[in-house]
Amino acid sequence: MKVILSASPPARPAQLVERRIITGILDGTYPPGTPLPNERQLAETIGVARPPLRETLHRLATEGWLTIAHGKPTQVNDYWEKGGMGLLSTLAKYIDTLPPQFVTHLMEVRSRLLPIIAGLAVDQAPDKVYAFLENAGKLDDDVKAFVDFDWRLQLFLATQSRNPIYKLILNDFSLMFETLATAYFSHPEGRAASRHYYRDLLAAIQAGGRRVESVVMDAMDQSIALWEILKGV
Amino acid sequence: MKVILSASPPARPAQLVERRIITGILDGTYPPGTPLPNERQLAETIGVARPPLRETLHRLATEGWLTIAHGKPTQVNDYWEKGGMGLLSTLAKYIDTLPPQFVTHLMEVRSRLLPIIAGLAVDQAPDKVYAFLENAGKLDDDVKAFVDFDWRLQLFLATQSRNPIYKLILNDFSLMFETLATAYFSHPEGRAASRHYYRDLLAAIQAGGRRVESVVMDAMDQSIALWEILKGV
DNA sequence: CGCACTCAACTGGTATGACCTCTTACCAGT
DNA sequence: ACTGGTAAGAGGTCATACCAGTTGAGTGCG
Repeated sequence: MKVILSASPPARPAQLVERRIITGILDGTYPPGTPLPNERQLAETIGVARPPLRETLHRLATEGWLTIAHGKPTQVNDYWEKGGMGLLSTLAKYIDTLPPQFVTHLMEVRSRLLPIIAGLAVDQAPDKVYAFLENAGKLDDDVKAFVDFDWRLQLFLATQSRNPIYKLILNDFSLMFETLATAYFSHPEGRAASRHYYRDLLAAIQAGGRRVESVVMDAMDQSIALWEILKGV
Repeated sequence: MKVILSASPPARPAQLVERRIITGILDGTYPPGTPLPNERQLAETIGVARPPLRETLHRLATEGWLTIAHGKPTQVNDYWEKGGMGLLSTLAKYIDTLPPQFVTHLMEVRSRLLPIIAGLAVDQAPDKVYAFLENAGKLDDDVKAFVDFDWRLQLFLATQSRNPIYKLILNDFSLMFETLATAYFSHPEGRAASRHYYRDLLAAIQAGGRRVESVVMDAMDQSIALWEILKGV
C-alpha cells in the first residue's frame, strides 16, 4: 500500500511546469513581451527534463501564453492581446490572482450571449427546452446539484440552438463557470434567484414571442448584481 | 542559398503529425469515440519519434480533439461536443473538408457578436471609433487591404469595448476569418458592400443612440446573404 | 571605406532507448 | 460469489546526442 505523507504529493512534472510558468507570467517573473529563458536552462531551473517541459510549453503556446519559433527565443505574450478563449481553462486554476473585475467581464459576456442562445433554442425546439426546464422543480437545495443543472442547461440550450459554434464558446467557459458557479450557488440567495429564473423562463416559453431573450438577459444581469453583493460581504 | 525543389518541402514532423491526426479524424480513419493507437505504434506509423508526437498530441488535446489520460488509451473526441474555440485555428487549415453550412454558422455568430461589441465600443469611445473608420475612405480597391482593414476594425472595436473577453473570442476566429475574408473580398461586390457598411457606421455614430447596433447587424446579415450568392456561382 | 558573404554561437526541433507510474482486467485464493 | 494480488499495456518521465533555423559578429572582396 502506498502512503501519502504530505498534503500535496510530489507534483507531476507537467503540472509543475504549468504552475511555474503561469504564476511566473502572472506575478511578473516572466513579463509579457520578454523572452523566456531557453529550454535547457528552464528545465534545470524547474527541475524537469526537456521533453515534458516542451510538451507543456507547446500546450501553453496554443492557448496563447507563449510564442514559440524555431531558432528564436520563446516569447512571453501579452495574453489579453494574443490569447484565445483557451486561456480561460488555465486561468480558472489561478483565479485568486486575477483582478476582481475580470469575473464581471466574464459574466457580462455571458449575459449577452446566453439570451441569444436561448432565443435560438426556443425558436428551434420550444417543447424540448420546456421539458428540460421542468426538471428544475425537483432540484435539491444542494450546491452541486445547482452547479450541475445550471451548466447542463446552458449546454442544452447551445445544442438546441443548432449552431455548434456556441457550444465551442461555452466549452471554453466550462472550468471557469464551474469554479464561479460553485461559489455563487453556495449562497442560498443564488439558488433562490436561479429558481425564479427557471420559473420565469418556463412562463416566457409558454407566452411565446421574444419574451425569452429579455427574461434570460434580466436574469443574467441580476446574477451579476447579486454576485457583486455576495462577494462584497 | 537553399533551393526549394518540391512544392511541399519536407514537412516537419510536428506538422506532419497534426496533418495525419486531423485528416484521420475528419475522414473517419480515427472516428470520434474510438481510441487512438498507442503512442509507440503511432510514432512508427507516421514516421516520427515519440517526443514530437507527444507534443503535438497534447497540443491537439488542449484544443479538444483528443482526451489524454495516464494509463488509459488516448480517445478521439467528438470535437463539436468536447472542443473549444481553439479548434477553429486548426480547422481553418482543413476548411475544404468542412460542410458548407459551417461557414454560415460562423458568420451568424459574428452577426450576433459584432453588434454588441461595436455598441460597447461606441459607448466607450465614439471619437476614437469614428477616427478609425475615417481611414476606410482611403482604402485601395485591393483584396489584401480590405482583409487587413476589416480585421483590424473588429479587433479595434473589441479593444475599445473595454471587455477583454471579446478580444479573446475574436482571436480564436482570427485564422478562420482571414481565410474567409480573403475569399469574400476577392469579389468586387464584397468590397463595395463593406464600403457602404463603413459609411453607414460613420453616419450611425454621428446620429447617436442605438443606431450603431442595428447598422452593424444589418451589414453582417447582408454579408451572409452576399456570401451565399457568391459561393453559389 | 562599405557592402556582402561566411560562419560560429545562440535558439528551438528531433531522435533514441530506457525506466516509472497509472489503469485495467484477469485470475488465484478465500 | 467476493476479494485481493498481479501482470500487461497505456501514457509519463528522463537522459543524451544530434539536427536545424536565426542571428550577428567578423572577414574578405569590390
